Amino acid sequence: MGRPRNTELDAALLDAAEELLLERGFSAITVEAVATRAGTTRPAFYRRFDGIPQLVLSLLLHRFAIDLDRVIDCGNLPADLEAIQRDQVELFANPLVSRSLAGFLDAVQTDADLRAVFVQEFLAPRRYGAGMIIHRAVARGEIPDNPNVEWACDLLTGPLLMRALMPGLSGLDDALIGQSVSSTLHALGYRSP
Amino acid sequence: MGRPRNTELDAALLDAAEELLLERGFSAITVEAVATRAGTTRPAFYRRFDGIPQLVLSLLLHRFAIDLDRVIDCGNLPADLEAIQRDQVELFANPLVSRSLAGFLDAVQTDADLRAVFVQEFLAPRRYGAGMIIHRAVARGEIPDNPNVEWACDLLTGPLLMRALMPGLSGLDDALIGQSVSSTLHALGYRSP
Amino acid sequence: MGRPRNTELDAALLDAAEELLLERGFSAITVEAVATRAGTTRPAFYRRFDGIPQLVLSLLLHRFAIDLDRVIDCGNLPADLEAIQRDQVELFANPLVSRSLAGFLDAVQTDADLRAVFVQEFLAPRRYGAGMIIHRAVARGEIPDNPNVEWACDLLTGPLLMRALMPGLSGLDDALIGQSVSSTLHALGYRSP
Amino acid sequence: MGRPRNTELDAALLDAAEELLLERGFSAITVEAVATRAGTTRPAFYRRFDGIPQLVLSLLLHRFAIDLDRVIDCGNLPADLEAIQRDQVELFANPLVSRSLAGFLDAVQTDADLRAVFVQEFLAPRRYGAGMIIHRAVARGEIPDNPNVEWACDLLTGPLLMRALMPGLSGLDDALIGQSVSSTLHALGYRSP
DNA sequence: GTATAACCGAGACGGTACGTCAGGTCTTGAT
DNA sequence: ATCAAGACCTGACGTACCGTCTCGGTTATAC
Repeated sequence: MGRPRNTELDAALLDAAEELLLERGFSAITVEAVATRAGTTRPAFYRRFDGIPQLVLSLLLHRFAIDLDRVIDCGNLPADLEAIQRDQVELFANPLVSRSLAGFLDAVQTDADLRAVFVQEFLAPRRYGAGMIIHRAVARGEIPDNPNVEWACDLLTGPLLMRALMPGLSGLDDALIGQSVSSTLHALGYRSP
Repeated sequence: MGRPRNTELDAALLDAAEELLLERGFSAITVEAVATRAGTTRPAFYRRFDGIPQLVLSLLLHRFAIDLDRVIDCGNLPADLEAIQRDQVELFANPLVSRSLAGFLDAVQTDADLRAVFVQEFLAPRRYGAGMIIHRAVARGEIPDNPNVEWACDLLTGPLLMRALMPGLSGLDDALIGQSVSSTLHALGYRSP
Repeated sequence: MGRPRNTELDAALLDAAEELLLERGFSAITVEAVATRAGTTRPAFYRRFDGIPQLVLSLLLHRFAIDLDRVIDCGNLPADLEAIQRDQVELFANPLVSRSLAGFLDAVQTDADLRAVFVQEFLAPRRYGAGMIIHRAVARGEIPDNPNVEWACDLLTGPLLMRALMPGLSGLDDALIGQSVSSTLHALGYRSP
Repeated sequence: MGRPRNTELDAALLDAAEELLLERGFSAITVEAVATRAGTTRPAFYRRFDGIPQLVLSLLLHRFAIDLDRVIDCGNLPADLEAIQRDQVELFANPLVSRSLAGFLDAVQTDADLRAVFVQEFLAPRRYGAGMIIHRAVARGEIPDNPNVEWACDLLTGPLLMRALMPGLSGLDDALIGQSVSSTLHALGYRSP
């Protein structure tokens, strides 16, 4: 019951957060600035979000929604992994992600509730997708039984994360796709047919 | 001229920062809290450091000083990489690092001066060490010419960074050493003798 | 033509206001608290009252209703004045009045509409009563012509008001009745028979 | 020790409070408005005052400082009382007082600390002065022993308080001086020589 | 042997932003 | 037309820290 939420405000706050994130980076965002740019006030912000980290998570979930129905399946492991990595490079190369990631992960380490939502809504679906692909490859006989899925994920994502966060490195380019897929295939025991 | 700095205060500030970092995490540290715990005042802090990120960098440089003279050289590439990774796992597993890394990297993205010092004093020496090892392996004929050093570093460090920052994963254990060394050797074209 | 007002809510709001007034004083009352304690909501409050001062005035008018028909008339001036003062001491000694008076008078200074209602509904009838008594005394020949009614009222009410509002004084006790009556009689030129 | 207070800010805050008090009345003053008009910010305000009531008390104490050395002594009771009442009429007629009094007294009822300071710094000296005058009159033989000082003060101040606070009355004029002095003299048992 | 310059603690400065409370209003679905 | 519920936007609250400055008072080196 009660007066319904003004959904335009939700969108305005997310948009404002996106702009400020791109302009100034995570640590420089303030609730005040987000609310002002969205044309509203702090109380309206706090009615919707618990704080900046939760707002950023919301933003990430909206901008990088995952479609669990439209799961990748190219028919063979190399093509599947390449598709995953193409998505991941795009994700980490997106300024929205690269500007917010470090600060957001810092918040995640401190706030257990935030961490739980992040894992469940953002990370788990992506890991589930990768796990599916690998298990399908096992089923097809492309790779041996008992694949180390977690290590495969580390190999796929770790290097991209590094390029996104560590200063003084080359950026994220498509060369990383082939390299990481190749390393991952080897780690999973894939032998080219 | 003038009264010399009280060097005990430098140490006291670093110790205070370390304690607070471990207790509350990067984003919760304040200059006020550090100065108070060190038994001094904010002006004394600002005489020594430009801000919290610079303090944390100082702390990391003190606690994880690198000895460029005592460079790793076990005589063969697998042993050298294993030595590097043993060090790296120890580094990322250290709570001081895992609690401060994300927040610190966020600050690094924003502050160009901080970034320059971090790259020069912390990252470059470590990358230099890895580069040396790989080039020695080329000279020994263990691996082909023109090794992709940056990609090798990505493979060595990326997965560890991921375990340190991303929530919901297994921690950093010694199993990662063998896995990452193996992947890196393969990526460098190493063939076991 | 519409659902009728729930008259129990009117009473519930007045009761809630009385309780809060006695517990916390005028300046600490909020519309929110009154509505909540009355078991209703702010909109219901605002349908009935323009604000806290109007609510308090309503409360005073209800609790200290004046019966213009049952006018004091003891037959002689001293007895009439004593009757008036007995009522007035009771009024000012009532915690409901002493807790709300200062804050309410402050609101009255600011809000002209409120002032008009307060004067007309609360003050005027009481002054009218006092005026009646004095003019009857003139008619009886107890005091000279052209009595200064306003000054008499000041003498009757001023000291009680002072005891009610100023801190650090003795409270309102019955000794004030005799003293104020005596002073007023003298001011009106009364000579004991 | 420490950086000394900027005394101009103290004065600016008091001036701002005075202006706003005269323009809008006690209940409409906010810390925000006072600080803004004084050209500073809320934290600077709270470094000096505990709140609006304390600020107003400070203002009253500054604007109506009492000089205990320059005590009234005209040599006879009627002249002394007249001098007191001349001061008091001036006090209550001052818009600063009449606009702030009701709201301030409301705050005084709620806040025990404020009340203590108000009584000690503002009321007590004035009452002490009145007491002195009356006791001197006893010593001179102008009035009987054991004068009821409190009742005399009620008679002197009560009517003025009433004119200042109650709406719909004549203002404070000099006629009140003679009337109140006359009533007080009578109450004290003074017989004209 | 005494300036002088940089430090020390303390605590103020002018500020930004915090997260909250309450204001008075409006909208909804139901009575 | 009223009800409760609960949203809306506004404005102010009192607080925490920010980064800086001004003190009165130590130290030491450099004159």
